[in-house]
Order: sequence, then C-alpha cells, then structure tokens
Amino acid sequence: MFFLKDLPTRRMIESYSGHYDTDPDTIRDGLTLLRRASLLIRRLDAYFARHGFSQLRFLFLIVIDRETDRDSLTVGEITERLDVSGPVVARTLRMLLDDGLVTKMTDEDDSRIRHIALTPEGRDRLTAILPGYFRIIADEMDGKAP
Amino acid sequence: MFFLKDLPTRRMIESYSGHYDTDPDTIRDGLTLLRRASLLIRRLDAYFARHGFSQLRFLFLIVIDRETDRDSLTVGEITERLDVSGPVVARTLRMLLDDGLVTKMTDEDDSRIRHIALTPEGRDRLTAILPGYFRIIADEMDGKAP
DNA sequence: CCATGATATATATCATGTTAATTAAAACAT
DNA sequence: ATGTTTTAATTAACATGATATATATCATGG
Repeated sequence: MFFLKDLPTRRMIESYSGHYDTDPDTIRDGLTLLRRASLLIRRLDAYFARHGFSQLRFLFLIVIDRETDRDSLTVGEITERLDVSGPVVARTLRMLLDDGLVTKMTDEDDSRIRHIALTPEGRDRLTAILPGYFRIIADEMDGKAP
Repeated sequence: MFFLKDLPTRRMIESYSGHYDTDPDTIRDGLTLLRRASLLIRRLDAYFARHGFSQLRFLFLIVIDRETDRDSLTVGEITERLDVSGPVVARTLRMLLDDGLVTKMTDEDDSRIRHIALTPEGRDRLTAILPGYFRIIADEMDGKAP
C-alpha cells in the first residue's frame, strides 16, 4: 500500500531529485500508479470485508476454481500461484476449512501432500461475490468510483 | 496488495463475468494495474527495509519535510496527509522519536497538540534514501525493473 | 536397510495495519 | 463557574503480512 494522500507536485519532485538522474514526470506517473492502485485495493478490501471475506481468501478460492482440468490443488501449488508466504497460506487454509469453504485430503501416495478442493458452499460464495468485485474494478477504471 | 501472480486470461474473465455487465478488457486492465503496483510496492518495501526504514516511516518524514512555510506539523496534520489510522501514526512517531529522526514539542497555547519536526539526522536520512527511491520507481516505469 | 538430505506443510514469533476505547485538555452553553 | 461536549493524541485488542524454525514424510547413497 502507498499511503500518501496528496502526491507531490512536479516541482517538488524536481527539487528532491535535484533536476537530474531521474525524470520528474516518470516519477510522478509511478506515484500516480501506486496511489491509484492503493485506492482500488482499499475499495476491494472494504467490499470483501462486508462479505466476510478478504482479498486473500477470495484469491485462494479463485486459483482452485479456475483450474480447468482438476478440481483441487495442493497447498504448495496454491502457494506458487499466490504471492504470499507459505505460513500465510497455511493460516488462510485453516480459516477456509473452519468456514467450510474448502476440503483438505491427504494424498494417497505421498502423505505429506494435501489436496485442497472447493466445497459447494465455497463455490457458491465465490460466485456470489464475483460480480460486485468486477463492478468495483470496472467503476474505478471508468472513473466512476465514488 | 494484490497477490495473484498470474492474471486470469480474457477468456477466464469472460467466463466469470458471464459475457455481460462488465467489459472483460476493462477488468483485465484493472487487474494489471493492481499487479503492477503491487510488484513496485514490493520492491520499494525491500529497499526501505535494507535502509532500516519502512514505506510509512519514509512518507512520515516526507510530509513534514515538504511543508514549505513551516518546519513542523502536528500529529493530526500528519494523520490527515497519510492514509493510515491515527494509532499507526502514533506508533510510527514513537519509533522515529526513538531513532532520533524527529522531535516532539507540546504546543504552548493548546497542550493537547504536539508539533513534530525533523532532526538534522532525520533530514539527512531522508536525503540519503531519496535517490534510490526515485531510481526504483523510474526503472519500474521504464520497464527496466529486475 | 537406514542415516542423511530434500520436500511439503505447519507452528512460533514478530511487524504493522485496523477499530474501539481511553485520557487529557479545550470549548461552550447554561 | 461548572457540567457537558468536542477534539487531540494515545493505548488496547485484534487481523494479517513476514521470516525463521519445526515436524513429518519421502528419496537416496553406502
């Protein structure tokens, strides 16, 4: 997250970068990118929270659901697809299990491996939450955000 | 932060959004924005961590430093300028005080108010860290990121 | 076979974000 | 002038990210 509400003016950036080395307009574009994305993330997080979800829980379910040829992923595969650390995946998994949104099954051949699949309820919750998620992104991109 | 490493294909987005309601390309642009910003934030956080800083501590100093006509801000003014909650500002302030990068002075007329100013060392650290910060943003924007 | 190393997952601890509640002082309306 | 409300800052409790460490199981060389 990028927490600066008012981005520096071009002049300010110039004075900080000392008129050389980096192009102030490029920096300004970068800061704008950061701020814009941060505001969108804030909106998405608020949306997820209203639905008893979090960004991460949502993405966790998505990566399982979007797998076309299988209906489960191992914990390691989920960790590969999400840019968070293993422990966070483990904790998120526990929460989703507690909520009955996924199942965990130990592999038959290698008992270190757990296969995680969506429950029908997990799939339903995902389906229910998706349209609003897309709506928020689309509104932000169209400049229709609140 | 947006944690999905591989963005969904246009086809996937279509299948989720049901071919109506939202434009898949717009959604894809939004997700690209989120992911790009998240990767840049990761790089910036790593840079700050290497210098014993954090994104927030850095911005805290910046908002004081960039004030043109004064050399201090109140805690409330800092909170207004940063998109974080008051308690986080209070805690960050304590850390910066401990590190000797800012000073805290109680207002003479209204003893609820604290004026926060940079110490010379705070200003030095800020000056030292800024070029690398701009460099990372510029490289990312120019597609020169690692 | 079985000690050693590699791999898959989980736990422990810490950092840093949030909201709710607290403290202290000022402002204001009788 | 004094009780009530508002404001400024902080503390308390909790959520969720990270890294380092532990546990359990598998693979493999002697």
